Amino acid sequence: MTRSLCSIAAPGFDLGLTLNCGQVFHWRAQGAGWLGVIGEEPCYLEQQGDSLLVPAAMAEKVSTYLALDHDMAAIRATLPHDAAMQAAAAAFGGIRIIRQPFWECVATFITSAQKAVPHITQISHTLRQRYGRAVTYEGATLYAYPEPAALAALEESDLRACALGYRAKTLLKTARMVASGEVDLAHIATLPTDIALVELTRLSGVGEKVANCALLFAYERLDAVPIDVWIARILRGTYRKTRSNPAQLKAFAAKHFGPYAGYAQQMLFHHARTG
DNA sequence: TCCCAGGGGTGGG
DNA sequence: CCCACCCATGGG
Repeated sequence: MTRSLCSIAAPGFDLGLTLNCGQVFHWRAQGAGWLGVIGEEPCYLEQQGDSLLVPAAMAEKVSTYLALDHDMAAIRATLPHDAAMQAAAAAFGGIRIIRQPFWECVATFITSAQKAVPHITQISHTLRQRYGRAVTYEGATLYAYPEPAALAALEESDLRACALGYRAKTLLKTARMVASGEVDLAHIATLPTDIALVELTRLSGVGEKVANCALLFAYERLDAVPIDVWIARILRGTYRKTRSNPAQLKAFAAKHFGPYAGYAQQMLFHHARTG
């Protein structure tokens, strides 16, 4: 079965950059485009200049997922005019902070602790393949991220067999907290950001950094700034915050980068990593 | 081919 | 504030 594709406008958008800048880890290159899953739906995406080729039936869903509605001119206008920020924004203005499903995002970043992109991607694919729902796209089999209940039913050894190491214990505990309703990820979306952060950090394996990743990449809090070693390096070096601890770095980032500090973070992060 | 250091973080001491 | 926790990865 061939799915009909349609073209949607995506001016200034960079699909490859958006899917590979360290916010989402399961999209695979396929021909001239990318194959992945949005929630439970398999999807092929291909950039053609300032347009995006997407499955016709999914145009709306794709636009929301990729945050094509973000007003980048307005966002860019709020970013500070220092040299580092402007260089990062010029090079990586095609990035969009996407809207990921809550659980998929929280769980994936729990498995990302102390890991580089290839390994996070590999863990994601293994979990999906073993415990996620299989869906097909033109003959290719893809897998949705496993439901909380699917992981909650496992033993720690099952997750260790997916190369999670010490993350097996925390992911399992968190899956059980979410599956049982002890923590309600959808409810967290209704909370103010500071309260949402406290609630997210109740989950096992979710500290300040992972919680901020979830707030930024799933909960649409574009002012959230995950302070990881890369951003810490940039703030301590480029921005001369040599002796600041993570809390001080977070405060500086909020003040200096403003309401879209999360965008600033992502562009600087990618700039540093691909430096 | 094999070995070993060290890592985009968290939580407990 | 410090260190243990696991293990795929990549450099030597």
